[in-house]
Amino acid sequence: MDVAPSSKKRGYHHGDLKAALVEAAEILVAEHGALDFTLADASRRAGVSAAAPYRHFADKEALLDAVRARGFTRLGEAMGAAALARAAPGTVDEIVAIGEAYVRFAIKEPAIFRLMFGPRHTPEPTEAARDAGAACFGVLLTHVDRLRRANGFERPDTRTLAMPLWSMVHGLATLAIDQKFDTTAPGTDPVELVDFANRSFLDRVIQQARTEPDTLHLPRVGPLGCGGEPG
Amino acid sequence: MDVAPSSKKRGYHHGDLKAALVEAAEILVAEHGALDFTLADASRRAGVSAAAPYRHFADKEALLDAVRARGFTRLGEAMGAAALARAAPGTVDEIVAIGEAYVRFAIKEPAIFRLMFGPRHTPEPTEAARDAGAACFGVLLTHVDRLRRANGFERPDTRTLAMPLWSMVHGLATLAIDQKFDTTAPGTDPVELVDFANRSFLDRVIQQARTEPDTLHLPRVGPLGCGGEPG
DNA sequence: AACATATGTTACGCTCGCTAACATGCAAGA
DNA sequence: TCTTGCATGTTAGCGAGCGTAACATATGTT
Repeated sequence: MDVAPSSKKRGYHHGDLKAALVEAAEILVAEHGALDFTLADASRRAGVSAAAPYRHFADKEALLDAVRARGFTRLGEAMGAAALARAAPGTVDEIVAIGEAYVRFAIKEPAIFRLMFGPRHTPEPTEAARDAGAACFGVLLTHVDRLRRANGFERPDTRTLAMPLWSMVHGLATLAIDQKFDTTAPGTDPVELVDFANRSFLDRVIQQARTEPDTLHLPRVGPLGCGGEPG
Repeated sequence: MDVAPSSKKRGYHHGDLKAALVEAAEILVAEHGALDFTLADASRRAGVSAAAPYRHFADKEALLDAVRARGFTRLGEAMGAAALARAAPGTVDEIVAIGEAYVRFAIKEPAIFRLMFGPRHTPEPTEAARDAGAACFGVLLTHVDRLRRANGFERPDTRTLAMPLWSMVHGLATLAIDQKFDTTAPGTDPVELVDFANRSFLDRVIQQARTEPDTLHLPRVGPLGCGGEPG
Protein backbone atom coordinates (compact mmCIF):
# COMPACT_ATOMS: atom_id res chain seq x y z
CA MET A 1 0.00 0.00 0.00
CA ASP A 2 0.92 3.64 -0.21
CA VAL A 3 3.19 4.55 2.63
CA ALA A 4 2.33 8.21 2.11
CA PRO A 5 -0.85 8.79 4.11
CA SER A 6 -2.91 10.52 1.48
CA SER A 7 -5.52 10.60 4.22
CA LYS A 8 -8.55 10.68 2.01
CA LYS A 9 -10.76 8.46 -0.05
CA ARG A 10 -9.36 5.22 1.30
CA GLY A 11 -12.76 3.65 1.13
CA TYR A 12 -13.01 1.18 3.95
CA HIS A 13 -16.00 0.73 6.12
CA HIS A 14 -16.42 4.38 6.75
CA GLY A 15 -14.53 6.18 4.05
CA ASP A 16 -12.52 8.72 5.94
CA LEU A 17 -13.23 8.25 9.60
CA LYS A 18 -10.24 10.26 10.69
CA ALA A 19 -11.47 13.44 9.07
CA ALA A 20 -15.02 12.71 10.14
CA LEU A 21 -13.92 12.43 13.76
CA VAL A 22 -12.00 15.68 13.63
CA GLU A 23 -15.00 17.43 12.18
CA ALA A 24 -17.33 15.89 14.73
CA ALA A 25 -14.98 16.86 17.53
CA GLU A 26 -14.73 20.40 16.26
CA ILE A 27 -18.49 20.76 16.18
CA LEU A 28 -19.00 19.20 19.58
CA VAL A 29 -16.32 21.32 21.21
CA ALA A 30 -17.75 24.45 19.62
CA GLU A 31 -21.21 23.54 20.85
CA HIS A 32 -20.60 22.22 24.34
CA GLY A 33 -17.07 23.25 25.26
CA ALA A 34 -13.93 21.17 25.50
CA LEU A 35 -14.62 20.06 29.05
CA ASP A 36 -17.82 18.27 28.10
CA PHE A 37 -16.35 16.73 25.00
CA THR A 38 -16.20 12.94 25.02
CA LEU A 39 -14.79 10.49 22.54
CA ALA A 40 -18.03 8.58 22.80
CA ASP A 41 -19.98 11.60 21.56
CA ALA A 42 -17.64 12.07 18.64
CA SER A 43 -17.93 8.39 17.78
CA ARG A 44 -21.71 8.51 17.91
CA ARG A 45 -21.77 11.57 15.69
CA ALA A 46 -19.51 9.85 13.19
CA GLY A 47 -21.67 6.74 13.34
CA VAL A 48 -19.02 4.35 14.61
CA SER A 49 -18.36 2.46 17.79
CA ALA A 50 -16.64 4.01 20.78
CA ALA A 51 -13.46 2.08 20.13
CA ALA A 52 -13.07 3.07 16.50
CA PRO A 53 -11.25 6.38 17.13
CA TYR A 54 -8.32 4.49 18.60
CA ARG A 55 -7.45 3.21 15.13
CA HIS A 56 -6.70 6.81 14.14
CA PHE A 57 -5.75 8.65 17.32
CA ALA A 58 -3.57 7.53 20.20
CA ASP A 59 -6.05 8.89 22.69
CA LYS A 60 -8.64 11.57 23.28
CA GLU A 61 -6.02 14.27 23.55
CA ALA A 62 -4.59 13.41 20.15
CA LEU A 63 -7.97 14.00 18.55
CA LEU A 64 -8.26 17.30 20.39
CA ASP A 65 -4.81 18.21 19.13
CA ALA A 66 -6.07 17.74 15.60
CA VAL A 67 -8.87 20.17 16.36
CA ARG A 68 -6.34 22.56 17.86
CA ALA A 69 -4.20 22.33 14.73
CA ARG A 70 -7.16 23.19 12.53
CA GLY A 71 -7.92 26.10 14.81
CA PHE A 72 -4.41 27.51 14.55
CA THR A 73 -4.49 27.15 10.80
CA ARG A 74 -7.77 28.99 10.52
CA LEU A 75 -6.67 31.67 12.96
CA GLY A 76 -3.46 32.23 11.00
CA GLU A 77 -5.43 32.51 7.78
CA ALA A 78 -7.77 35.04 9.32
CA MET A 79 -4.84 37.10 10.56
CA GLY A 80 -3.08 37.05 7.23
CA ALA A 81 -6.24 37.88 5.34
CA ALA A 82 -7.02 40.79 7.63
CA ALA A 83 -3.55 42.20 7.18
CA LEU A 84 -3.78 41.91 3.43
CA ALA A 85 -7.25 43.32 3.12
CA ARG A 86 -7.28 46.29 5.38
CA ALA A 87 -3.89 47.95 5.51
CA ALA A 88 -0.68 48.75 3.66
CA PRO A 89 2.38 46.61 4.38
CA GLY A 90 4.65 47.76 7.16
CA THR A 91 2.12 50.02 8.84
CA VAL A 92 0.78 50.12 12.34
CA ASP A 93 -2.65 49.64 10.82
CA GLU A 94 -1.53 46.27 9.58
CA ILE A 95 -0.59 45.11 13.06
CA VAL A 96 -3.82 46.47 14.44
CA ALA A 97 -5.80 44.63 11.78
CA ILE A 98 -4.08 41.40 12.74
CA GLY A 99 -4.89 41.94 16.37
CA GLU A 100 -8.50 42.64 15.56
CA ALA A 101 -8.75 39.47 13.53
CA TYR A 102 -7.32 37.56 16.46
CA VAL A 103 -9.90 38.93 18.85
CA ARG A 104 -12.71 38.41 16.37
CA PHE A 105 -11.74 34.79 16.00
CA ALA A 106 -11.78 34.31 19.76
CA ILE A 107 -15.18 35.93 20.09
CA LYS A 108 -16.63 34.01 17.18
CA GLU A 109 -15.38 30.62 18.34
CA PRO A 110 -14.73 30.94 22.06
CA ALA A 111 -14.77 27.23 22.82
CA ILE A 112 -12.29 26.40 20.06
CA PHE A 113 -10.11 29.30 21.13
CA ARG A 114 -10.14 28.13 24.72
CA LEU A 115 -9.28 24.63 23.56
CA MET A 116 -6.34 25.90 21.54
CA PHE A 117 -4.79 27.73 24.46
CA GLY A 118 -6.32 25.84 27.33
CA PRO A 119 -4.88 23.19 29.57
CA ARG A 120 -4.07 19.77 28.16
CA HIS A 121 -3.90 16.29 29.59
CA THR A 122 -0.65 15.34 27.91
CA PRO A 123 2.49 17.38 28.39
CA GLU A 124 3.47 17.64 24.75
CA PRO A 125 1.21 18.52 21.84
CA THR A 126 1.18 16.65 18.56
CA GLU A 127 3.74 17.71 16.01
CA ALA A 128 0.94 18.85 13.74
CA ALA A 129 -0.55 21.05 16.44
CA ARG A 130 2.83 22.52 17.26
CA ASP A 131 3.57 23.27 13.63
CA ALA A 132 0.18 24.85 13.04
CA GLY A 133 0.67 27.03 16.09
CA ALA A 134 4.12 28.10 15.01
CA ALA A 135 2.84 28.97 11.55
CA CYS A 136 0.04 30.98 13.07
CA PHE A 137 2.34 33.11 15.15
CA GLY A 138 4.72 33.33 12.25
CA VAL A 139 2.10 35.49 10.56
CA LEU A 140 2.42 38.05 13.31
CA LEU A 141 6.20 37.84 13.27
CA THR A 142 6.30 38.43 9.53
CA HIS A 143 4.25 41.58 9.75
CA VAL A 144 6.02 42.92 12.81
CA ASP A 145 9.24 42.47 10.93
CA ARG A 146 7.83 44.44 8.03
CA LEU A 147 6.84 47.20 10.40
CA ARG A 148 10.35 47.37 11.79
CA ARG A 149 11.93 47.56 8.37
CA ALA A 150 9.45 50.16 7.17
CA ASN A 151 10.27 52.31 10.16
CA GLY A 152 13.97 51.60 9.95
CA PHE A 153 14.97 50.55 13.41
CA GLU A 154 16.88 47.59 14.74
CA ARG A 155 15.78 47.46 18.31
CA PRO A 156 13.59 46.30 19.74
CA ASP A 157 13.98 43.21 17.64
CA THR A 158 11.03 41.49 16.02
CA ARG A 159 10.28 39.06 18.81
CA THR A 160 10.67 41.62 21.55
CA LEU A 161 8.14 43.73 19.75
CA ALA A 162 5.83 40.88 18.88
CA MET A 163 5.56 39.41 22.35
CA PRO A 164 3.84 42.34 24.06
CA LEU A 165 1.58 42.83 21.06
CA TRP A 166 0.59 39.21 21.04
CA SER A 167 0.21 39.20 24.81
CA MET A 168 -2.04 42.20 24.84
CA VAL A 169 -4.25 40.90 22.08
CA HIS A 170 -4.30 37.42 23.54
CA GLY A 171 -5.12 38.69 27.00
CA LEU A 172 -7.85 40.89 25.63
CA ALA A 173 -9.33 38.00 23.70
CA THR A 174 -9.14 35.69 26.68
CA LEU A 175 -10.67 38.11 29.13
CA ALA A 176 -13.32 39.15 26.63
CA ILE A 177 -14.64 35.66 26.01
CA ASP A 178 -14.47 34.86 29.71
CA GLN A 179 -16.87 37.72 30.33
CA LYS A 180 -14.36 39.55 32.46
CA PHE A 181 -15.85 42.75 31.21
CA ASP A 182 -19.20 43.61 29.81
CA THR A 183 -19.02 43.55 26.05
CA THR A 184 -22.67 44.50 25.65
CA ALA A 185 -22.30 48.00 27.06
CA PRO A 186 -22.08 50.70 24.41
CA GLY A 187 -18.55 51.29 23.18
CA THR A 188 -17.01 48.29 24.89
CA ASP A 189 -16.09 46.42 21.78
CA PRO A 190 -12.88 44.54 22.57
CA VAL A 191 -11.81 45.26 19.03
CA GLU A 192 -11.72 48.95 19.89
CA LEU A 193 -9.53 48.18 22.86
CA VAL A 194 -7.11 46.31 20.62
CA ASP A 195 -6.95 49.35 18.42
CA PHE A 196 -6.36 51.69 21.34
CA ALA A 197 -3.83 49.51 23.13
CA ASN A 198 -1.76 48.38 20.16
CA ARG A 199 -1.67 51.81 18.64
CA SER A 200 -0.58 53.47 21.86
CA PHE A 201 2.11 50.89 22.43
CA LEU A 202 3.46 50.94 18.89
CA ASP A 203 3.36 54.71 18.63
CA ARG A 204 5.48 54.96 21.73
CA VAL A 205 7.96 52.32 20.67
CA ILE A 206 8.43 53.73 17.18
CA GLN A 207 8.78 57.20 18.55
CA GLN A 208 11.33 56.08 21.07
CA ALA A 209 13.25 53.89 18.65
CA ARG A 210 13.63 56.90 16.38
CA THR A 211 14.39 59.70 18.77
CA GLU A 212 16.01 58.09 21.78
CA PRO A 213 17.02 54.54 20.90
CA ASP A 214 19.47 54.35 23.78
CA THR A 215 16.76 54.61 26.39
CA LEU A 216 15.14 51.50 25.06
CA HIS A 217 16.17 48.93 27.53
CA LEU A 218 16.33 45.34 27.17
CA PRO A 219 14.29 42.51 26.78
CA ARG A 220 15.54 39.96 24.35
CA VAL A 221 12.96 37.37 23.66
CA GLY A 222 13.82 33.81 22.82
CA PRO A 223 12.37 31.80 19.96
CA LEU A 224 8.62 31.63 19.80
CA GLY A 225 7.37 28.13 20.24
CA CYS A 226 4.17 26.34 20.81
CA GLY A 227 5.06 23.95 23.55
CA GLY A 228 2.35 23.19 26.03
CA GLU A 229 2.13 22.13 29.57
CA PRO A 230 -0.38 19.98 31.38
CA GLY A 231 -2.74 21.37 33.80
CA MET B 1 -27.90 25.47 65.83
CA ASP B 2 -26.13 28.51 64.49
CA VAL B 3 -27.48 29.50 61.12
CA ALA B 4 -24.38 31.55 60.49
CA PRO B 5 -21.80 29.14 59.06
CA SER B 6 -18.82 29.99 61.21
CA SER B 7 -17.10 27.29 59.18
CA LYS B 8 -14.49 26.26 61.70
CA LYS B 9 -13.95 24.11 64.71
CA ARG B 10 -17.35 22.46 64.53
CA GLY B 11 -15.94 19.21 65.80
CA TYR B 12 -17.88 16.48 64.12
CA HIS B 13 -16.30 13.37 62.79
CA HIS B 14 -13.63 15.21 60.99
CA GLY B 15 -13.42 18.63 62.54
CA ASP B 16 -13.43 20.94 59.57
CA LEU B 17 -13.75 18.82 56.50
CA LYS B 18 -14.71 21.72 54.29
CA ALA B 19 -11.45 23.55 54.84
CA ALA B 20 -9.51 20.30 54.67
CA LEU B 21 -11.01 19.54 51.28
CA VAL B 22 -10.20 22.97 49.91
CA GLU B 23 -6.64 22.62 51.10
CA ALA B 24 -6.34 19.13 49.67
CA ALA B 25 -7.79 20.30 46.37
CA GLU B 26 -5.40 23.22 46.23
CA ILE B 27 -2.42 20.97 46.76
CA LEU B 28 -3.58 18.37 44.27
CA VAL B 29 -4.32 20.95 41.59
CA ALA B 30 -0.95 22.58 42.15
CA GLU B 31 0.78 19.23 41.87
CA HIS B 32 -1.05 17.51 39.06
CA GLY B 33 -3.04 20.21 37.29
CA ALA B 34 -6.75 20.87 37.33
CA LEU B 35 -7.50 18.40 34.56
CA ASP B 36 -6.26 15.45 36.58
CA PHE B 37 -7.92 16.57 39.77
CA THR B 38 -10.59 14.23 41.10
CA LEU B 39 -12.92 14.50 44.03
CA ALA B 40 -11.91 11.00 44.99
CA ASP B 41 -8.29 12.07 45.35
CA ALA B 42 -9.24 15.02 47.50
CA SER B 43 -11.41 12.76 49.65
CA ARG B 44 -8.62 10.25 50.08
CA ARG B 45 -6.18 12.99 51.04
CA ALA B 46 -8.64 14.32 53.62
CA GLY B 47 -9.20 10.81 54.91
CA VAL B 48 -12.90 10.58 54.19
CA SER B 49 -15.11 8.66 51.82
CA ALA B 50 -15.72 9.72 48.25
CA ALA B 51 -19.24 10.86 49.03
CA ALA B 52 -18.35 13.07 51.97
CA PRO B 53 -17.52 16.19 49.93
CA TYR B 54 -21.13 16.39 48.78
CA ARG B 55 -22.12 17.43 52.30
CA HIS B 56 -20.10 20.62 51.80
CA PHE B 57 -20.00 21.26 48.07
CA ALA B 58 -22.72 20.95 45.48
CA ASP B 59 -20.35 19.25 43.08
CA LYS B 60 -16.75 19.03 42.01
CA GLU B 61 -16.87 22.44 40.38
CA ALA B 62 -18.01 24.09 43.58
CA LEU B 63 -14.94 22.79 45.36
CA LEU B 64 -12.76 24.04 42.54
CA ASP B 65 -14.48 27.40 42.83
CA ALA B 66 -13.38 27.57 46.45
CA VAL B 67 -9.82 26.97 45.30
CA ARG B 68 -10.26 29.67 42.66
CA ALA B 69 -11.52 32.09 45.29
CA ARG B 70 -8.48 31.48 47.45
CA GLY B 71 -6.29 32.01 44.42
CA PHE B 72 -7.87 35.36 43.60
CA THR B 73 -7.50 36.46 47.19
CA ARG B 74 -3.84 35.55 47.28
CA LEU B 75 -3.20 37.14 43.90
CA GLY B 76 -4.86 40.35 45.00
CA GLU B 77 -2.80 40.40 48.15
CA ALA B 78 0.40 39.91 46.17
CA MET B 79 -0.53 42.74 43.84
CA GLY B 80 -1.36 45.10 46.65
CA ALA B 81 1.77 44.23 48.56
CA ALA B 82 3.96 44.76 45.51
CA ALA B 83 2.44 48.16 44.88
CA LEU B 84 2.96 49.20 48.46
CA ALA B 85 6.48 47.90 48.77
CA ARG B 86 8.17 48.96 45.61
CA ALA B 87 6.80 52.27 44.35
CA ALA B 88 5.27 55.59 45.27
CA PRO B 89 1.51 56.00 44.92
CA GLY B 90 0.21 57.23 41.60
CA THR B 91 3.32 56.38 39.62
CA VAL B 92 3.86 54.25 36.57
CA ASP B 93 6.24 52.22 38.68
CA GLU B 94 3.37 51.23 40.88
CA ILE B 95 1.39 49.85 37.96
CA VAL B 96 4.45 48.04 36.69
CA ALA B 97 5.04 46.52 40.12
CA ILE B 98 1.48 45.23 40.15
CA GLY B 99 1.92 43.69 36.74
CA GLU B 100 5.13 42.04 37.78
CA ALA B 101 3.49 40.56 40.86
CA TYR B 102 0.73 39.22 38.64
CA VAL B 103 3.18 37.49 36.33
CA ARG B 104 5.23 36.19 39.23
CA PHE B 105 2.14 34.64 40.74
CA ALA B 106 1.32 32.91 37.48
CA ILE B 107 4.83 31.56 37.11
CA LYS B 108 5.02 30.43 40.70
CA GLU B 109 1.66 28.65 40.67
CA PRO B 110 0.86 27.91 37.05
CA ALA B 111 -1.70 25.22 37.72
CA ILE B 112 -3.66 27.34 40.17
CA PHE B 113 -3.47 30.29 37.79
CA ARG B 114 -4.75 28.18 34.92
CA LEU B 115 -7.54 26.92 37.12
CA MET B 116 -8.55 30.46 38.07
CA PHE B 117 -8.87 31.60 34.48
CA GLY B 118 -9.41 28.31 32.76
CA PRO B 119 -12.56 26.72 31.45
CA ARG B 120 -15.23 25.58 33.86
CA HIS B 121 -17.90 22.92 33.80
CA THR B 122 -20.67 25.09 35.17
CA PRO B 123 -21.67 28.33 33.50
CA GLU B 124 -21.68 30.49 36.61
CA PRO B 125 -19.02 30.65 39.31
CA THR B 126 -19.80 30.61 43.00
CA GLU B 127 -20.58 33.94 44.58
CA ALA B 128 -17.44 33.64 46.69
CA ALA B 129 -15.29 33.06 43.63
CA ARG B 130 -16.87 35.97 41.80
CA ASP B 131 -16.39 38.31 44.76
CA ALA B 132 -12.76 37.28 45.25
CA GLY B 133 -12.08 37.89 41.58
CA ALA B 134 -13.72 41.28 41.66
CA ALA B 135 -11.72 42.27 44.72
CA CYS B 136 -8.54 41.14 43.03
CA PHE B 137 -9.09 43.28 39.97
CA GLY B 138 -10.25 46.08 42.20
CA VAL B 139 -6.66 46.35 43.36
CA LEU B 140 -5.56 47.21 39.86
CA LEU B 141 -8.46 49.63 39.38
CA THR B 142 -7.61 51.44 42.57
CA HIS B 143 -4.02 52.02 41.55
CA VAL B 144 -4.84 52.95 37.98
CA ASP B 145 -7.23 55.50 39.37
CA ARG B 146 -4.45 56.90 41.53
CA LEU B 147 -2.23 57.16 38.50
CA ARG B 148 -4.87 59.09 36.63
CA ARG B 149 -5.39 61.54 39.46
CA ALA B 150 -1.66 61.97 39.98
CA ASN B 151 -1.24 62.83 36.32
CA GLY B 152 -4.37 64.91 36.22
CA PHE B 153 -6.32 63.67 33.26
CA GLU B 154 -9.89 62.55 32.86
CA ARG B 155 -9.74 60.43 29.78
CA PRO B 156 -9.11 57.66 29.21
CA ASP B 157 -11.14 56.68 32.22
CA THR B 158 -9.93 54.21 34.77
CA ARG B 159 -11.40 51.10 33.22
CA THR B 160 -10.38 51.99 29.71
CA LEU B 161 -6.85 52.33 30.98
CA ALA B 162 -6.95 49.27 33.19
CA MET B 163 -8.25 46.86 30.59
CA PRO B 164 -5.29 46.98 28.20
CA LEU B 165 -2.88 46.87 31.12
CA TRP B 166 -4.57 43.89 32.62
CA SER B 167 -4.86 42.24 29.23
CA MET B 168 -1.21 42.67 28.44
CA VAL B 169 -0.08 41.35 31.78
CA HIS B 170 -2.59 38.54 31.73
CA GLY B 171 -1.65 37.55 28.20
CA LEU B 172 2.01 37.64 29.06
CA ALA B 173 1.44 35.49 32.12
CA THR B 174 -0.70 33.02 30.19
CA LEU B 175 1.70 32.68 27.30
CA ALA B 176 4.68 32.48 29.62
CA ILE B 177 3.40 29.58 31.66
CA ASP B 178 2.19 27.83 28.52
CA GLN B 179 5.75 27.84 27.27
CA LYS B 180 4.87 29.91 24.26
CA PHE B 181 8.27 31.45 24.44
CA ASP B 182 11.52 30.30 25.91
CA THR B 183 11.88 31.77 29.37
CA THR B 184 15.27 30.17 29.92
CA ALA B 185 17.11 32.19 27.28
CA PRO B 186 19.08 35.13 28.66
CA GLY B 187 17.01 38.27 29.00
CA THR B 188 13.68 36.63 28.34
CA ASP B 189 12.26 37.12 31.78
CA PRO B 190 8.54 37.76 31.29
CA VAL B 191 8.78 40.22 34.13
CA GLU B 192 11.04 42.37 31.98
CA LEU B 193 8.52 42.24 29.19
CA VAL B 194 5.84 43.48 31.55
CA ASP B 195 8.07 46.36 32.43
CA PHE B 196 8.77 47.20 28.81
CA ALA B 197 5.21 46.81 27.59
CA ASN B 198 3.39 48.55 30.41
CA ARG B 199 5.85 51.39 30.54
CA SER B 200 5.69 52.01 26.81
CA PHE B 201 1.93 51.93 26.83
CA LEU B 202 1.51 54.17 29.84
CA ASP B 203 4.14 56.64 28.72
CA ARG B 204 2.32 57.09 25.47
CA VAL B 205 -1.10 57.42 27.02
CA ILE B 206 0.01 59.93 29.64
CA GLN B 207 1.88 61.91 27.06
CA GLN B 208 -1.10 61.96 24.75
CA ALA B 209 -3.61 62.72 27.48
CA ARG B 210 -1.56 65.75 28.41
CA THR B 211 -0.57 67.17 25.07
CA GLU B 212 -3.27 66.11 22.64
CA PRO B 213 -6.24 64.82 24.57
CA ASP B 214 -8.56 65.28 21.60
CA THR B 215 -6.80 62.67 19.51
CA LEU B 216 -7.54 60.03 22.11
CA HIS B 217 -10.38 58.08 20.70
CA LEU B 218 -12.58 56.50 23.00
CA PRO B 219 -13.27 53.10 23.92
CA ARG B 220 -15.50 53.14 26.92
CA VAL B 221 -15.25 50.02 28.93
CA GLY B 222 -18.10 48.65 30.92
CA PRO B 223 -18.01 47.42 34.47
CA LEU B 224 -15.39 44.85 35.29
CA GLY B 225 -16.87 41.60 36.34
CA CYS B 226 -15.80 38.10 36.99
CA GLY B 227 -18.41 36.13 35.20
CA GLY B 228 -17.33 32.90 33.68
CA GLU B 229 -18.38 30.76 30.83
CA PRO B 230 -18.27 27.03 30.32
CA GLY B 231 -15.99 25.50 27.96
C1' DA C 1 -33.57 10.95 77.65
C1' DA C 2 -35.39 11.95 73.10
C1' DC C 3 -35.28 14.07 69.03
C1' DA C 4 -33.93 16.78 64.89
C1' DT C 5 -30.19 17.77 62.24
C1' DA C 6 -25.64 17.99 60.50
C1' DT C 7 -22.27 15.06 59.03
C1' DG C 8 -20.31 10.86 57.55
C1' DT C 9 -20.63 5.87 55.57
C1' DT C 10 -21.57 2.08 52.20
C1' DA C 11 -23.84 0.60 48.02
C1' DC C 12 -25.11 1.64 43.60
C1' DG C 13 -25.90 3.40 38.65
C1' DC C 14 -24.18 5.63 34.89
C1' DT C 15 -20.64 7.24 31.73
C1' DC C 16 -16.22 7.45 30.11
C1' DG C 17 -11.37 6.25 28.59
C1' DC C 18 -9.00 2.63 27.06
C1' DT C 19 -7.63 -2.42 25.93
C1' DA C 20 -8.30 -7.04 24.20
C1' DA C 21 -10.16 -10.26 21.24
C1' DC C 22 -12.62 -10.96 17.30
C1' DA C 23 -14.65 -9.71 12.52
C1' DT C 24 -14.46 -7.67 7.92
C1' DG C 25 -13.17 -5.79 3.61
C1' DC C 26 -9.58 -3.94 0.47
C1' DA C 27 -5.17 -4.82 -2.08
C1' DA C 28 -1.41 -7.09 -3.65
C1' DG C 29 1.00 -11.26 -4.96
C1' DA C 30 1.08 -16.50 -5.75
C1' DT D 1 -8.45 -16.10 -9.16
C1' DC D 2 -7.64 -17.15 -4.73
C1' DT D 3 -5.34 -16.38 -0.70
C1' DT D 4 -2.87 -14.03 2.38
C1' DG D 5 -1.97 -9.78 5.03
C1' DC D 6 -3.12 -5.62 7.00
C1' DA D 7 -5.86 -1.68 7.86
C1' DT D 8 -9.96 -0.80 9.80
C1' DG D 9 -14.06 -1.62 12.43
C1' DT D 10 -16.97 -4.30 16.15
C1' DT D 11 -18.30 -6.20 20.68
C1' DA D 12 -17.01 -7.21 25.50
C1' DG D 13 -15.15 -5.75 29.50
C1' DC D 14 -12.13 -3.49 33.14
C1' DG D 15 -11.33 0.25 36.22
C1' DA D 16 -12.24 4.85 37.68
C1' DG D 17 -14.88 8.90 38.49
C1' DC D 18 -19.16 11.67 39.46
C1' DG D 19 -23.15 11.92 41.68
C1' DT D 20 -27.40 9.86 44.41
C1' DA D 21 -29.85 7.07 47.79
C1' DA D 22 -30.28 4.79 51.92
C1' DC D 23 -28.36 4.09 56.13
C1' DA D 24 -25.42 5.24 60.43
C1' DT D 25 -23.62 8.35 63.95
C1' DA D 26 -22.38 12.37 66.51
C1' DT D 27 -24.05 16.83 68.33
C1' DG D 28 -26.70 19.92 71.03
C1' DT D 29 -31.25 21.35 72.19
C1' DT D 30 -35.30 20.76 74.57
